Amino acid sequence: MASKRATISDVASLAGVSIATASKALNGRQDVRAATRERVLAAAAELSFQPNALARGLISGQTRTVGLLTSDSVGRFGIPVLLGAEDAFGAGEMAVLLCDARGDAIREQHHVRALLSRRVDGLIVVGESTSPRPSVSKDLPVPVVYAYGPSDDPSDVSFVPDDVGAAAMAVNHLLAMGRRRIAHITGPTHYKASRDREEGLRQALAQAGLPQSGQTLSGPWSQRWGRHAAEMLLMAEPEVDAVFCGSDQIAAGFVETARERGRRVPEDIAVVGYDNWEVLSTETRPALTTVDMNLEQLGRTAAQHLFAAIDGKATPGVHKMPCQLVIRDSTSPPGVS
Amino acid sequence: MASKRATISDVASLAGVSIATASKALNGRQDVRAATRERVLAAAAELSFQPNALARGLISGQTRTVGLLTSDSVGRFGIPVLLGAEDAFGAGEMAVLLCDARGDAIREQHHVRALLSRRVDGLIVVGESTSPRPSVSKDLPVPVVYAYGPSDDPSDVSFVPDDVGAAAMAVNHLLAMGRRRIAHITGPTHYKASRDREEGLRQALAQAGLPQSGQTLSGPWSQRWGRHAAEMLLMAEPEVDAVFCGSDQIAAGFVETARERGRRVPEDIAVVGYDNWEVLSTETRPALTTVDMNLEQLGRTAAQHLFAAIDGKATPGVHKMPCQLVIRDSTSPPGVS
DNA sequence: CTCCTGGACTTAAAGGTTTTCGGAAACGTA
DNA sequence: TACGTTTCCGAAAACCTTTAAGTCCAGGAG
Repeated sequence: MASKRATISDVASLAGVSIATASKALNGRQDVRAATRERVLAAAAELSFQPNALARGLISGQTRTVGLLTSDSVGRFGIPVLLGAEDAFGAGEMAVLLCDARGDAIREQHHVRALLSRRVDGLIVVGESTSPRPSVSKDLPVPVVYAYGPSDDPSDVSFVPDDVGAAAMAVNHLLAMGRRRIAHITGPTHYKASRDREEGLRQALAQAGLPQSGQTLSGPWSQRWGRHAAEMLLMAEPEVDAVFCGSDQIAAGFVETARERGRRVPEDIAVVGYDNWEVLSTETRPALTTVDMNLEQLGRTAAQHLFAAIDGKATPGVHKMPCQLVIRDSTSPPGVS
Repeated sequence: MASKRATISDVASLAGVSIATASKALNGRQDVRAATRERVLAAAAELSFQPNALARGLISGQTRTVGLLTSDSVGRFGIPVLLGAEDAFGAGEMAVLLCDARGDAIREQHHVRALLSRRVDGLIVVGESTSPRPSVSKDLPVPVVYAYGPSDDPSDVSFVPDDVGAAAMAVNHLLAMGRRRIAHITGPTHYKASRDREEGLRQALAQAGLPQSGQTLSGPWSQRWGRHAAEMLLMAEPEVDAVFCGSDQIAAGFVETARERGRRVPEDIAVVGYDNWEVLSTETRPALTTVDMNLEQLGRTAAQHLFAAIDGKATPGVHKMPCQLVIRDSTSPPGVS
């Protein structure tokens, strides 16, 4: 360990100037002769001087730090958002203080207080699902932006994936591929994601003037459920020629069972998944056409808007972020391998 | 936004005492009459006073903050470590400053400087693989602990999973289940993880006086490779009665292809995976027996040792953390379903 | 009555940096 | 020489908290 950290006054005395001058030289301000600045910079380098961010923050009132609060244990969806945010922040000189509330409101309040006491410049709250969640707290002295899971207070700023639009896009893709008997297997109905994706399907089918093939099948977000639902669906609606699944896990299960039952994917049945979870979507046979929610991008956008809010220009409301359809082999047009 | 944050002097004047007395009352120190403390506490509550952690840190030299530096984009293995660390820290009053170096040494140095300038009390570096990585920097003024990926400098403190021991444990489990012709499919040989796991296999087989069934098959860490390797193995070594796979992805691919080729798992061939990545290990048919590296526990331990190091008691060296065999259906004894 | 003790509280310094303002030197002009 | 202007630099305040040292007073001992 280095003996003791150099302060600006060490730099100043080594360079033979006052503290004020050293500060000005270091911060690239005017009113310093070039030669003097040179000397100060050399002294700083020699002492490997690092300005104390605490002292600096104490004066400026800005810590260049934001809090990132995750409700659930940084699940499958929190990670990319977090990465995107960290990316946007890290590009500048921001730092991210990470807190995990473990889904506990008490702990969340505790973390908010801790972050505030550290004088963060802003807060990003990333939800565990797209269902609205309680606003983190009224009257916080810093701006707050919600990512993935929106706040239930419309005057807050939230960024969520456009599940309805993405589902419609997926179904329209199936229609464009010539499919007409489209079924839907998805997650539990208490998830807003399930309801939104079903709504997108409904809209797309209505616009095409087609009925849905069979009832929507709801169950857990698991591969096991996908297999089980496949059995049911193939029995009840043997004519089905496409399935829109609410997640890649479900889609992977469906594909597996369909194969076993002798249905060819995509020749007999086209399949679309959701999430673009690559360990599943690229490893099934055939690889899955699926919806990518662009979560990293969403996280970046949330972070950028937090910057804007810190600078005073907030944009309240729930912002729906576009998703993207990743087309792979599970939806090739019939007859084409 | 609240108008202006209350400072301790606001509290003091509202309570009608000096700043020093307010500080003592708030921090639960002696030399304050009970009635006075009462008044101060009431005033603090009324103003919802939050002590400024910056000012506090400036004095004490302790920020109660640690930096968490991930080399790769917080991959599959970084997350649990991160969670465990955050858990251990959050139990107290520590906060975690998250930085992602994106595998870039320059960016890493940049982040280290930024963290140092924020006066973190310590650093945790989590690697992207178990291969040793360059020490983050010599002569840092704060202690550093490496998690998952060890430092190449033995005088640093590192915590890594005991891959050799875990692989031996997995193979011994297969032996205990009566398997005698054990094959090995694993990842690229330039991963230390691959080499360690193969070494564990070798030791267990040597101790049992048995040869390995066929050569070790090395390829990508993917399900696809697992399927491909299965084809090769079943062709070359049709008698094989157990396979130890270097990852759950490989194991999932193996199981799938073995099924298709008419081999029953576990009756004909027992399979052990590695990582306990639940989306795979619990969703294959049958569910996979697999090695869990206890990464959350590893992260917690690393964090606790960082505390110790901050308090002056470091424990240099590479510490191998025990893994755990999670036994599921893919290794039931032959004859038992 | 004086002296001492100890409790309760206040004053002031310290921690590292930024910033405002004033001062001094150098130089040009009348 | 006197004066104004420009250029460069330094003193000191401010940010908020903690803490060592000091003040004041009441009460007990001698």
